[in-house]
Order: sequence, then C-alpha cells, then structure tokens
Amino acid sequence: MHNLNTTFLDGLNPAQKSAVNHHTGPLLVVAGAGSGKTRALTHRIAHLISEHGVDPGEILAVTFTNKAAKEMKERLEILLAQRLSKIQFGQPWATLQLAQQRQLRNRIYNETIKELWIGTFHALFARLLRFDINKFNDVNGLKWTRQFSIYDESDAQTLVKEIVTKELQLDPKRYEPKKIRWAISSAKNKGILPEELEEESEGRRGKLTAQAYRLYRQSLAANNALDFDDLLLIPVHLLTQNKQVRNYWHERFKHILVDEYQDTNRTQYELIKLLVTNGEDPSLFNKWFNRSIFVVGDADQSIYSFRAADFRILMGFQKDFGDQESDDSTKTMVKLEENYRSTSTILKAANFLITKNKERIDKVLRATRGEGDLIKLTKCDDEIAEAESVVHQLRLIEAANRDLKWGDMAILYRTNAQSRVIEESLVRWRIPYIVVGGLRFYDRREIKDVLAYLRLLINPADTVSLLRVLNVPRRGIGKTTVQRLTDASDQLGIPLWDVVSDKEAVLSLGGRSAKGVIQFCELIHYLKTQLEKTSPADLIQLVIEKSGYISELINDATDHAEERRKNLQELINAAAQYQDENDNPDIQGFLASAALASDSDNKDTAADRITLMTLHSSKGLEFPIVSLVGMEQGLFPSYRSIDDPAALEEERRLCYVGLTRAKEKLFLSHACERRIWGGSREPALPSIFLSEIPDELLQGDIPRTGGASLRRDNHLERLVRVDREKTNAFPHDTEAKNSIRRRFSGPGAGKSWSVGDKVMHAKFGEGEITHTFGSGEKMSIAIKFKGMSPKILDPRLAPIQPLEKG
DNA sequence: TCCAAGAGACTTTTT
DNA sequence: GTCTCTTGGA
Repeated sequence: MHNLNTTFLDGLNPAQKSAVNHHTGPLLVVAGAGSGKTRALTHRIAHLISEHGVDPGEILAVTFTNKAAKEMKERLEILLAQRLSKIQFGQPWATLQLAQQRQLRNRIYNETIKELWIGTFHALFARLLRFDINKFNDVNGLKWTRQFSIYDESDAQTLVKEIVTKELQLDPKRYEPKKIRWAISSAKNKGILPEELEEESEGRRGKLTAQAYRLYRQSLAANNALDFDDLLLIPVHLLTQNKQVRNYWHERFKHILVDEYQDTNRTQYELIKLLVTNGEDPSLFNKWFNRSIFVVGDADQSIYSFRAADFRILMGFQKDFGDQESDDSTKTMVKLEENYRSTSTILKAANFLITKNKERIDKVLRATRGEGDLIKLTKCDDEIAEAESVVHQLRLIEAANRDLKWGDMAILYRTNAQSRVIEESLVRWRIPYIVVGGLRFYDRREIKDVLAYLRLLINPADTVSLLRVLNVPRRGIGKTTVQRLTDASDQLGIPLWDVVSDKEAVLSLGGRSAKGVIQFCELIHYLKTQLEKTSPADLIQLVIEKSGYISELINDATDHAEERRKNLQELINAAAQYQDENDNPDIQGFLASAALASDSDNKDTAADRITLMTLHSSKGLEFPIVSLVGMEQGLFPSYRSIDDPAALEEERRLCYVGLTRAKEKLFLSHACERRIWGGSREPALPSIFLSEIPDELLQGDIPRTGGASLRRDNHLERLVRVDREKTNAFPHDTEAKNSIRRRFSGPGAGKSWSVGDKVMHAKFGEGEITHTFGSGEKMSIAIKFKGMSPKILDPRLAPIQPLEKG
C-alpha cells in the first residue's frame, strides 16, 4: 500500500525534505535562486494540512506579490487534488478524466484553499483591518471605520499637495509635495509621530514638514482613508495596544510562513513578531508546541532597501526566534543550495559576482545541470543599436530552435524608460511582446475615475474621490462652484459630501451650476440603492452607464477614447474575475485588491510573447533565454549608487537576480552612449559588474582592461562615427575646446584634456585620464583613481587640476 | 466653464 | 519622448 503521507516529500532533495517536514518552532530557509523555494513552501503547507492535520484557517502565508500568492494557491490546489485522487479513486491524477480532475479541484478549493490567508503583507493586513480597525485607539484621537478607503501613492501625493499649497500656503516649487510625502512616509515607518517630528526637527523646513505630516494624518482620517504605510502601521499599534485583538489573531494563526523574507522591513517584522509570540520577547518565547514561524529568503536577492526593506532582519532570524544556538544550527536553519534552473556557466558568473559583496550569509549555488553556452557580451554604439542587436540575437535563436518560443525569452533592464527603444525594434520586426510594469492598469485615468465612484459609494467621507468625479464626466460644475462648496464644508467642519448632498445648501451656494451638483447627488443616491443587490462587475457597468461616462467616450472619436472604453471593459472583466476567485465578493474587497494590485499581477503569461520588464519585477521568475541590457556605469549600477558602497551592493544583488533568471542562454549588452529622455547623448562606460564576471565565462566584446574601462580605440571609433552622422549633436573636436571656456567656472574649466594626462582631484586624489567623451558643452572625461572604478566627470565642474601632460 | 496649446517635469526600482 | 499641469482665449 502506497504511503499517502510521503506524497509531499517525494522527489525532494534532503534539504528540501527537512524544510517541508518542519512542523513546529522557528525555521529559516536560506534558499538560493532557483533552488526550489516555492516548491518547499507549497509542499510544506500541503504537508501541514494533510500530515499534521492543521486547519487551513490557521495558516497565514505572506508572499511578496499578489501574483505569487495566486500561483501558490493554484499549486497547492493541484497538489492537494492529486493526493485526493489517490485517496478517492486510488489512481494517479494523470489517469483521471478532465471532468473528474475539475471536480476534485473544486472540492479542494472550497474546502481548503478558500480558508487559507495567502497574500501580500498589505493585502492581508488590510483584510485584518476590515475586521478590527474600529477597535484602534489613535494617540491623537483620530478615527477610522471599516469602510475605509485605501489611497495609493498618487492619491496620497494629491492629498499632500493640497495640504502644502492650500492649507500651508507654500510654494510647491520650493516645498515639493513629493519630497514632503517621502519625508512623512519615512517618519511613519520609523514610528515617529508628527508631534515628535516637530520637536526634533530644526529649521523652518523641518517644522513645516512636521506640520504637513500632522495635517496629512488628520486629512486621511477625515477622508476615512489609509495609505500603504497605514495598512501595516495601524495593525502594529492595534496589536500592541489591544490584548484581546492580539490574542485573537495570535490564536488564529498558528502557522505563519513568509516568502522573500529578505525584503521585509521593520514594520512587517514587528507584525510577524506580534502575531507569532503574542507580544512576548521572541527569544524567550517557548510555546511552540502547536505553532511555527517559517521564513524563506535569500539575502543575496534583497533589492528593496529603498522601500525600507532590511535583509539584516533575515540574517538575525535565528537570534530573534531561536534557541541561542550558533548561526549554523540546523535546528533553526536549512540551506537550499542546489540550483535546478541554470547552466553551470550562468551560475558561476552569478556566484563570482555576488562574492564581491561584503555583507552576506555565505552560500554557494551548486549546479545540477550541464555547463551550457558561454555568456554573450555585446558592445553597441548607442541604445538604438543595442535594441537592434538584442532583437537580432533573439530572432536568430527563435529561427534556429524549433522548441523555443518567444514566450521563453525575456529582456530585462534597470529602468522602465529603457523599454521604449526595444519596443520600437520589436515592432519593426513584428515580434510579439509584452511589457510588464510601468503604468499600472489601475493608475489609468478612466479606471481611477470609475474606482473613485465606487469608493465614494462605500465611503462618503472620501472627499478626494468625490472631488475627482464631481465633474467627471462634465456636468458644468466649475472651479468656482467647487471652491464655494469646499469652503462651506471647511467652515461647518463637515465632510464635503454632506454639503453636496444638502439640496438647499447647494441651491444657495451653487449659483448657476447648482443643477449639475444636484444631478450628481441624485446619481450617487441612486447608485447607493443598488449597492447591496448588485455584484461588483454589474455595479461598475451601472456606474459607467448612469454617470454618462461611457456616452461621453462614445461621442469622443479619438483613438484615446477607444482605448479607454477597452480599459473600462477590462475593469469589468477584472471585477468578474475577482468575483470568481473570492468567497464573499463585495465592492470593498474588489477596491482593496485594485489598490494593492501591481501591473505584473494580472498579466496573461500564456501567450507566446517576449517579456520586457525591469530587473525588480523579474524577481521570482525564470526564462530559458534572458537578455540583460544597458549594462553601463550610471545606468546599472544607477548613478545614485555609484558612490555609496551599501547602495552599490544592492545594485549588485539586483544584477545577481538578473543573471540567475536565465536557464539556458544569457546575453549581456551595453551601449557606448545613450540618449537621456530625448535630449542629449551621454557617453557611458561598461558596467563594473561586467568586470566582475570572469572572462572565461564570456564571449563576444569583452573589454580588454579589467572590464570596467573601455578599450582605448573605442574613443576613436566613436569620433569617426559621430563625424559620419553629420548630426549637430556633437560639434567637431577642435571647436569643442574653444567652446568649453565659456560658462563653467570649476578649477578645471577652460583647460584642455587628453588621454594620459595626470590630474589631481580634491576628493579622490591623483588620477589618470583614460578617455574623453563628446565635445563642447557635452565634453566629459573618464579618470581612473587609485583603487576605484573609473569615474566620469565634467571637467568644467569637477574639482580637478591638471598635473602633467601624459 | 471649457478647451487647446505650451511649458515643465520626469527616470531607479513598487506594495 | 511622454505625461501632467498651467494658462489664456472663446
């Protein structure tokens, strides 16, 4: 008789087995790229449920993206259904008929999957707040109800901008709302209150930021809205201050799993701690007999420190939750080091690269596959040539390999803006592609408009949404009318909606446009009557029709309008899909999922298309063929990180993530110059990361000297080409020397520079010019200083003096 | 009150 | 190059 319980351990390596077998207590799974991390997670959940009899409702699994959550649910569903087929029919899954398979999956879905809490931190804790936010006691006495709206980053920025310009009467040019928003967010994440910030900050600017913060918090509460930070911070405060609430959730979630643990921040860590130990000191916590904390991550793949992620949280896991054992104790840590994804060549390159980082847990990826092809490195003239060359390479591969499809290929880049040139090449060759990321679907104007209607229906206090749709589509309600209405609401201290829905007040205030306002109110009132009896998808349909939104789009004959109509249809489809996937679908749930969705979540990956995306969005994915473009100093690594060792290490981890996405073939490329947003051409050196990959793993245009510097002849090549182009982007070299002398007044201004010259830099010391780039206003020089990668400087600005002629 | 045209910002990565 | 915001005229 086949032992059913071993099902979820079959086919796993010893390390994976011990992870999956883990029952209670803390466990850190250090899982390298492609080492079967997701497999360990899903198998462990299945194992907990079927082997240890854990109630699915007691499991909380945190993923990094909604997409990952969805995938995990699907894989679990299949795993458990396969097992059920053996129990129920006594035969393997593959031999079942499709209808039988579907029936089993439905059963598993309804009995098990729906009960699990799987999702991102934000989604899960938004869900928790839907239960308990009314029990939250704010220090400033602010209040929220369960009908709260979730403001995404752009909503939050709108609010801050309002506060800066209207309430504080500041010039938004001097006090940029974006920066103030950022300062508020980081204060929030450090747990600093406005009053504390006001006290500790000095100078006018700091005080004003603190004031904006205080007003912003008040404003959020007045709108009954939370921003992304609040979705995590309020639960921390709530669970800390309210023992009953904390106890409830602590008892409820006995088994907590966190994926991508290296990318958690302090707030998220606090949440996990509170839930796991019920507020007790984790290192003293000893009631593990029926509960566990299981985290999976790879410090080498931590790429979100700009969002306050801190991979030292992962590195401290054993000390935090542990048994005071040594860091290598196998009781609380398992290392998955066998890579099943990439060829050994690709892995060697990745391993070499990542060892340049100082701060990391020592770990090596062991190859389980063959050597594979060398990594192809291509040097291109500019970004257009690079795009052409990448597309050309991929076309050749596609033509030569019957079993490779476009869908097996990905082009990865550092910044979203890089996609455009590549798209143009792909269009030219009629190659199907899909761009992941960039403008979020839910950030499109028409989508935000319709969602604002829905938010207003649920949460009448949501003034941001009200103002968004009051005159959309046009109802003849202009600026003056809006001003009068908001003034009234300010004076009376009541929400704008209360003014707008007061017919007499509107008639006395609204003047000529009162008619439009009253019409709008009637619309909202009518829609509210439909709220209870209508599904999200139908309600959206109703909003679009009754508001006149769709007829305005139909009357508009531009291409824009056509696309907007399609997007609205897509929104209805998304709502329908949400209804299918959720047990008790309601508008609020749909709005929450919309606010927390990212662009990569709902893309149909089945179609046969090349995927274009940023390195960040590629985390967790794999492709047989990967092309990593724009490997240039200043672009990747980003210019903001070049002088900051910690930031550079993060860029290197990002590069590591990129390399390890590839299964079979990896292409790297860099351009010698690149156009920055339509304007000037900027010269570019190959990325330092290229020099950190051993030459013997590379083929193609390998830089001769240490990788990070250009070949000397390249400069000549390029000048010749520029001449040939006859564009006026570059004046001729001799003119250049004359025109430098004009404006800039650094110590190096007006001097002439050539390769081989020795220079003295105020900060970096003595160096040698290795290259000059461009000419005229655009001239810059590359200097090699001792112990550093070459720096590109503007001779008119940099504090440099010539030493001797070379 | 509405609309078109021009100015200006933007580019690091995202829940 | 592209999106958003402002401005001036109808």
